[in-house]
Amino acid sequence: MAHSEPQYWLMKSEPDAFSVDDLAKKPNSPWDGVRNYQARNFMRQMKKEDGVFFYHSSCKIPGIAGIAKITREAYPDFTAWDPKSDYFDTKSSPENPRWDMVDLSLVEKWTRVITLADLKKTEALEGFQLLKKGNRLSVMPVSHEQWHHILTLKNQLTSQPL
DNA sequence: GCCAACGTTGGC
DNA sequence: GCCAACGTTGGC
Repeated sequence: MAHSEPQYWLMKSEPDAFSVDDLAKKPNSPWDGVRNYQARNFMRQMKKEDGVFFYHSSCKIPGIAGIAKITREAYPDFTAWDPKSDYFDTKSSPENPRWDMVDLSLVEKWTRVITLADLKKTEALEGFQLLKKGNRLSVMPVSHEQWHHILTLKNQLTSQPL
């Protein structure tokens, strides 16, 4: 396949640390600090132009705040060998990097956050990894079906008064 | 601030 | 390789 279909993902960020507005201000932001193997492995599968739901977690109204895209594929997360970084990991080094990151740019900030509660109410999203009990994964795949269901939901909710 | 769920660590 | 202890995530 010369041109493979884009894949879709969801990535969580705490808006106090890095919000959708921060991403809007800084195209090609490195997504550093992922220190979970499953999440890292998903990032390694990401391709340029893949779509990403930007999710705000650990905040007042958790939910999807907008869409981003991958602008650079996985490369070593250098914050892992920076002793001054919060994400410093003694087991990672430039010679033997353990953690990867990707770069992202914002595509669109949504005028209304599609909240976790909105998503939970949507029958078509049953089985979505994000909605599973105890799910703490910060990077996860989104199927094409789920992606389009969520876009439809977003269009419905955005055209309605709150 | 609480706590359930989960991942990681380290002793054995 | 098991598993208890511990730390972290993230919704509420």
